[in-house]
Amino acid sequence: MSKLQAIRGMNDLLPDQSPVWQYVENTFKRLLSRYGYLEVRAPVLEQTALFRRSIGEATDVVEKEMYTFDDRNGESVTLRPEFTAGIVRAVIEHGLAHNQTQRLWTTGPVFRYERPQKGRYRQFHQLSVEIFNLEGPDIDAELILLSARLLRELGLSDQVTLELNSLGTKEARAAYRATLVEYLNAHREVLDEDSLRRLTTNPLRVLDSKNPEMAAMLAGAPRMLDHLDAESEAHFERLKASLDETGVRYVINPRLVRGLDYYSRTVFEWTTTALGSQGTVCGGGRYDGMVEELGGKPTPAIGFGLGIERLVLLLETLELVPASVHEHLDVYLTALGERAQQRALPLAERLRDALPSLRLQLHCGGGSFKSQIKKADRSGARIALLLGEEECERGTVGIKFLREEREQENIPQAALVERLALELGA
RNA sequence: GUGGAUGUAGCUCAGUGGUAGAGCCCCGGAUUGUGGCUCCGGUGGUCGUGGGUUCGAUCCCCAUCAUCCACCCCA
Repeated sequence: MSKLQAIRGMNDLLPDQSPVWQYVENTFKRLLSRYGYLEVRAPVLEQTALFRRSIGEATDVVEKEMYTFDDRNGESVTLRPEFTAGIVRAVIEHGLAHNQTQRLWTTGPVFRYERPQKGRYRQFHQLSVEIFNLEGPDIDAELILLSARLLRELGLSDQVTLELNSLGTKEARAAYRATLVEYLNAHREVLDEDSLRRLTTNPLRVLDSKNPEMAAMLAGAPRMLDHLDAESEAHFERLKASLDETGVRYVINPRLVRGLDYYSRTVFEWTTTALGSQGTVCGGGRYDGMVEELGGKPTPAIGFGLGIERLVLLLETLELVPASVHEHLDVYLTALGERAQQRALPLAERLRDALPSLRLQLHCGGGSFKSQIKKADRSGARIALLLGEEECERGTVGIKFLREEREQENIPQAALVERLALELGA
């Protein structure tokens, strides 16, 4: 009988970590609001067919990484391996993109059955941003600028690089695909097993291979960027110009094809070298064909997914988490003796009524005065309020500054609200 | 799915074929109502799990599970 423990690759978020997550989540929520994006939430579980059709049968995600099982009614369901498909489904189902544009975001857990390692988990969390019914390069630029600002606000600008590519339209890609297959077929003897399989299923992915024995051959392969249709080319040029004008640096990576089949035209990734082999922090692109593919009207769309675990890992590795995120208390109220313990609870409530932003913890469980003050210190609070027999007698309360060289004072309880407001700048 | 490393106290780790130790944390005391530094004491362990070898296994062997890292892939 094995011990009860978390499922492999699925982690608990404990109190020492949650402040960092809140910091990250608050940062991006504030930012998205500033750009006028709205939140949507879709279920964790969807029909399996949704992901098979949108992500693509030949992708790694669909082939071997999905948490798929039969619901009680026999229908095949899948825990979302990414957000886009579910959001698209919701947008179609509720007609959100019917003659209107949408700028949306969502966040939560996603699931992929992979071997866990640093920065890679079976349950992980993403921020996903999705935009519908805007086809021009202006929105591509806005989306990338938004991601750039988010990384900048977290202090990561110097730690990440923006990689950019264009995959052209579906038609241009089909033509290029034929050219590429012809080239790859001519070099069959160099292809490894995986690439041979992809030659028929998804030849563009062959370009992504890191097999050094294929590097020379791939370097000579025809490039998608040289086979773009005129419109995609103009789109890409305009996007690059916008990024240049706004001072966002990028590198063109003609090999960037991304692992999900639905992308067209613009694709991009923010990568880092600080996280070992899991270098992608954020990735996205245009998926103009997906809405139609899933039964909606033709609707241009673009979006990105950002990995929160990797972002947090990066911030911690680089020591970029502001110390203030861990300060969760202003005041620790001690209570020594039976009478003080009885009075402390209503006092704490009165303070919380009067000072809504006050973060106050009441000491519970008794113990010596010494141990209570020790706990006040360990709690991280700036101020300890001391309530004992003497204070109860006189209607006062002791106010002790735990982080500064200041005399301890004893003030009337009636003056406490005003005093705390002053001290804490509330 | 493949390869390598590692599983001993809440945490970080020593250790030995004869049923276990340190530091940190936590609790108490030195200081009958005052934290941080110091000193003293204390709580806490099926030595991942199952099997095998042995008089005897935490140690040796096998299996299994988990964690970490890498391949692969991506967030």
